[in-house]
This record gives sequence, C-alpha cells and structure tokens, in this order.
Amino acid sequence: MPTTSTEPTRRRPTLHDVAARAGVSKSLVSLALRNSPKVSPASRAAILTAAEELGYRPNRTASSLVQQRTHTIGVHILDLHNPVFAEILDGVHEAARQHEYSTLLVTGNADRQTEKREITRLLESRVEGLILIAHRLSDEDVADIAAEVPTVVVTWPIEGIAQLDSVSGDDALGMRLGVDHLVALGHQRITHLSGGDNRIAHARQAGYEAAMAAHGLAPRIVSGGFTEAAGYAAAREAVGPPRPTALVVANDLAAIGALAAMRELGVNVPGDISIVGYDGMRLLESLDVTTVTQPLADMGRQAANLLIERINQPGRPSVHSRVATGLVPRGSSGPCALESSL
Amino acid sequence: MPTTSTEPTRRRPTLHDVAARAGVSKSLVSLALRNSPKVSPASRAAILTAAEELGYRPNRTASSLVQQRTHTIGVHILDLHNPVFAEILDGVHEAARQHEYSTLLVTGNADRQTEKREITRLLESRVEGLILIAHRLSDEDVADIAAEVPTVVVTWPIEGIAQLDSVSGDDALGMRLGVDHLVALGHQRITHLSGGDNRIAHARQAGYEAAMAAHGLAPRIVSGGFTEAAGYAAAREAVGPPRPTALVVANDLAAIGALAAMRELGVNVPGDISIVGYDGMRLLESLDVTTVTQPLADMGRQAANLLIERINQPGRPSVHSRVATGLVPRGSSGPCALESSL
DNA sequence: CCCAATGATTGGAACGTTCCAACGTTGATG
DNA sequence: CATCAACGTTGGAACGTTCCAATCATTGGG
Repeated sequence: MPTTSTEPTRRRPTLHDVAARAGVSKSLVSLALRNSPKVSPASRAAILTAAEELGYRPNRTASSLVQQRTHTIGVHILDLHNPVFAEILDGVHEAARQHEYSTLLVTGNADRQTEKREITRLLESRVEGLILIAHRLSDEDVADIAAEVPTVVVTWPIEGIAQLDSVSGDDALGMRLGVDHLVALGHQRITHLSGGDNRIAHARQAGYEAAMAAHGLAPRIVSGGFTEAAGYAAAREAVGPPRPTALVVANDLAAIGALAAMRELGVNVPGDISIVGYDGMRLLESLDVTTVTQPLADMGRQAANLLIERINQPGRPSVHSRVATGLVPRGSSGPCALESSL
Repeated sequence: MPTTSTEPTRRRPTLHDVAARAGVSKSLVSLALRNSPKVSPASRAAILTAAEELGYRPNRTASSLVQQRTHTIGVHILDLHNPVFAEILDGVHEAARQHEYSTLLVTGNADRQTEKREITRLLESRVEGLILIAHRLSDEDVADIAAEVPTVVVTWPIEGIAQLDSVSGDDALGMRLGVDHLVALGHQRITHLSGGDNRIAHARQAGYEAAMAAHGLAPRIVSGGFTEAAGYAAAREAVGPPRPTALVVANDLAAIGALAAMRELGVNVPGDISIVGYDGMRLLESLDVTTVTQPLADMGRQAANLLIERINQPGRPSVHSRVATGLVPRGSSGPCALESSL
C-alpha cells in the first residue's frame, strides 16, 4: 500500500460542534435548525452563524434513524431508455416533492433476480413506500412486498392484494381505439406486433384480438417486443404475404422500429401501410406517428399521491385507478389503398 | 381525525429480536449476517433461521451511521427525457454495481436553484461521491461541492478544481467531423442550430465556427435549444433565404425536431437539405439520422470508476478524460444538390 | 495437571440525530 | 412576597447497527 498523503480528512462538523461554537446545547441547535418557534432570536442568530461558519450539514441517516422515518419513497422502474418512463417519473417527482418526500430511484432492466435484489435494497434503506413502474415480479412477490410496505403498481392493475394500489391505462380500450381508427380508414388486414411475453404485452394483445373480433376481422399476430430492435424485426416479418395494410404495434418504441423497417424495405407509410403505436410518448409527435395515448405524467402523479395517502393511512381499502386512454391520429396512418379484399 | 383501525403496525424486528430468538447475542447475529468466518456453523444456522422466521431486514440507515459509510454515490442528471442520459446512466450503474455501490439518482431539470437543493439533499444523505451529468451550476458552486465530496463532472472538462475529475466528449472535434462530412458531400451553406445558452451549446457552436473557418466557409447560426421543440423552431427559422443546404444541429433531440420541421415544410431530407445530429443516441439508428457519436455508456462507466478511485484515494491528482468522438453517416445526409454557389 | 493458544461469543461504547421530561429565569398575579 | 405560567434551554435516553476489547470454553503441549 502506498502511503498516500491523505490529510486527516477532518471529521464533518456535527450538531455538537455547532453547539460548542455557539455556546448552547446540541438540543437547542437541533431546534433552531428546524425553525422551531421556541428558540430566542439571539440564540437562533448565534446558532445560524456558527453552523454557517463550520459548514455544518445535517446528517440525514442519523435523523432517519431516530425519527423512524426516512421521508423517502422508493421507485423501481423497468427501463430508463424508454422515454415513456421518464414522463411517468416526472409526475412522480412532482407529487413527491410537493409532499416533501425524496425519491430513491432504481432500475432493474436485467432479470427478475436483480430486480428483487434492487427492491430489497430499497427496503433496507427503509423507504416508506414503493412505486413499481412496469416490474417483472410474480404476483406473490408483489404481495409479499406490499405486506411489508405500502406499494403502488403502475401500468396494470393487480386486484385482490391488500395494501396495494395501482394506476393503469386501459389496454383493452386503447387497442380497441387503435383498431377502430384503422377500420374507419378502410383497413381490414391489420396485424399486431406484440410486445413479447409479459403482462402488458398480453393485455394489449388480448385487447387487439377482442377489437378485431368485434369487427369480424381475423387477427394476425407477429410476436415482437418493447424495443426498437424488436419492432424492427417483427415488422420485417409481418410484411410477408399476405401483406397487411396496417400494423398496430405494442408500444411506441417498437413502432419506431417498425417504421425503420418500412423505410428500409421501401414500403411507403402510410401509403402502402399504416402504423399505429401505443403509449403516447412525446417524441412521437415530432415523428408524426399515430398512437394511443395515456396521460403519463398524470399516472405518475396519481401513483405518488395514492402512495402517500396510504402511508398516512395504511388501512384504507385498495384503489385501482384507470386513467383515460385516447388516440391521436397523425401522419403514419391513412386510408387503405387496397380495394376491399372481400 | 377519523380513528382508522390501524393495527399497531408491529415494530420491525431488529438484530436484538433475532438474537433473542436464536438465543445468542446481537453481536453474533451481526457477524453471522455479514458472513463472518468466526461464527460456528451451529450458531450460524440458528441465526439464519431465526432471521428468516422473523422476516428480519437489516437497517441500512443504522449501519451507515455507525460505519460512517453509506456505500452510495449520488448521481445528478439534468434531464431524464433525453435518452442520451439514460445511456450514460447505464454505464454508471454497471460500474457502481461492480464495486458494490448503490446510486442515488436525482434530477434537476428545473432551475439552478432546485438543482442546488437536490444536490444538498444528496450531501445530507452522505453520499460518498457525486457524479454530475450535465449540470447548470457555476464553477464556484462545483468547486465548493468538490471540496466537500469527491466529484466527477460528465460532459465537459473543468480544469483547475481540486478533487474534481471529468469525463467529456471532444465537442470541437465532433463539430469538425460533422462539418467535414458535409463539406465532403459538397455542402457549403451549412447552418448550425445551436443548443442555446449553456456550456455544451457554446462549446459545440465554437467547434462549428472553427470548422467552418478551417474550410474558409461563412458560418451561419440560428439559436435553438436541446429539445425537439427547440430544434423544430430553429429549423423553421433556418430555412429562410438564403436556404442552407445542410444543418448541423446541437444535439440529437433537436435534430429530430428539425427533421419534423422539414417534413412539415415539404423539404426533402437529404435531397433538399442534409441534417447531422450530435450525441449518438441509439434511437437515431432507427430514424436513420447521421450523427456525431460518443461512447455514452462508456462515459458513464468511466465517471463511476474515476469517482470510486478518488473515494479510495482522495489526494490523487485530477483526471480529465476525453472520450473518442466519431461520426456515423446515415440517410439524413447526402450529396449537395445545388451547383456550387461560387 | 497447568498453561498457553485458539476459537467462539459477549457486553458496552459509539455514530449523529430527535424527543422528552425537567430545569432555571422572568414577569405577572394574587 | 409567594405562586404560577410562559418561555427558553438543557441533559440524557433512544434509534439499530458495527466495532472493540474482554470473556469464556476447548484443546493440545509440556
């Protein structure tokens, strides 16, 4: 070991140091720094300058320990790369800040195992509540967690678990809107690029199937995923004969991938094929892509508010909020060019 | 206040409880749970089952307090909406995890004031180091922070501050590459859509000006920003006569906005006008946009590694790492259609 | 048979804060 | 002048852990 000239790194000043310098007790310093009204103006001034001069910083760990509160909520988010989640987070942050909660953000885009480990860490940090945004856990795992700490799941409802609330879009309705939109434009051969093997994907796929059935149309599904790459691959597969005239894609990112595939294949959008995405991420406006929208920031806000309510009132019955789902028609979808295939 | 039937919410089990149940002392429990080799197999087994049965969870706050270490680094990121930052974060997370550090992620996309407040929170949580990804602070603020805790700034170098390292791309080179690429394609009227009034934007603008000068070309700059909306607006302004044949845009997000503007105006890309972005975010591959790239994840990884090095060796001299910057030609840039205007 | 050495276990101090009951001062009240 | 309330202030306990020195039990060597 090389003996680095590490200067003794003098200990950070504590309440005690400030007290000594201001000539009062640590208790009074504590009160003063938390703006208690019972501190005389004189002492307060002395304390404040002493703290300033020493560069005092309160130690949150110590304070959390004795207060038995951390004023922190844990947020677990599946994947930061999808801008959708950033938009949800905006809402979470806003609401949390409003109620003077900090957030502890972790991401688990690897497997279920690391996801569990990350959440364990949050619990060890004694977060007062947990928001799970698009997780990969089993229902039992979620129930276990919810039994331990107030929890809100964002993106789909899980009914029947105590102490658990949820905020979700209406995937059945959303898919219905997407399909209706295309049918209204004259499309019949509408293929769904699925989101792969996970909960949201299944719900959306089921929604698609139901919507097609409602129109008496035959569903066709190509399995994909929630990334650009997956959408790209699925789209290339989907255009094989019989070529569909429209694609409803499981999410926006995959829709972007699908768009890329069409460009590469020289297939004109929306002339030859229409594309509809799902999620309503902001970027799609610039890209002029039709999509099913959800009030993302609002979902985050609701999640945080529900959580904080439950923290303050642990016994209250579960709330499962479904947010409004809509469709924004844009340039990626247009009238069907083919004569009706009937 | 309604008297909610809040069951007494029995206290979480502590080391003490586990010790009592296993019939040993709390010290031994502590050792056992940290896999100390000095615990007999018998006690270890007893302790582990007791902990399991009670659903014991170590309390990180308490442990941090006594250890005077949190094993946590704070990450402040400007804006989660820009996927670029998500990619940098990937690297940070990976490296942090490798060294058994947790990360505390905060975002400050509002003003400088909230940014400072958020960082204060991190310091109060006693993070052992800080990574600032594209901050808005003054140099003095950064120096103050670095004096208090090891700090790494990502996205541009700040020389001359003790205890501070940095990881940055080479904006001058990057812009040079962008301009060179366009000039090689025959462009001369190359307009820069700037990133607004901030550090990175200035560096990139300066790089653009230098590159143009090197080719003996007259610079033209339209001031914009780092968002889609800003890029959109700037691009609309930029196409006014004399119309440029190419745009070098301050970042990728703005380039997407510029693309949207061109589509809306019916200007063909790259037929009528070429567009080059900056940052190298993954999404641009799908959108087939030429851009200046940086090894984003690697930047994050380097930042975390530098930080951890410095935590372990506070006295070591500052390192300012510059990562490789390159250009990926894609479909948004092509040969200049105009005959040379000379 | 004792002593030293090894291994396993323990109690108490410490970390920096908040909370609480108690304290001294002051000024007004009877 | 005694009593009381209000106010400002204080010391000590507590939070749940880790660290350390000290203790206890066990073994082996002389």
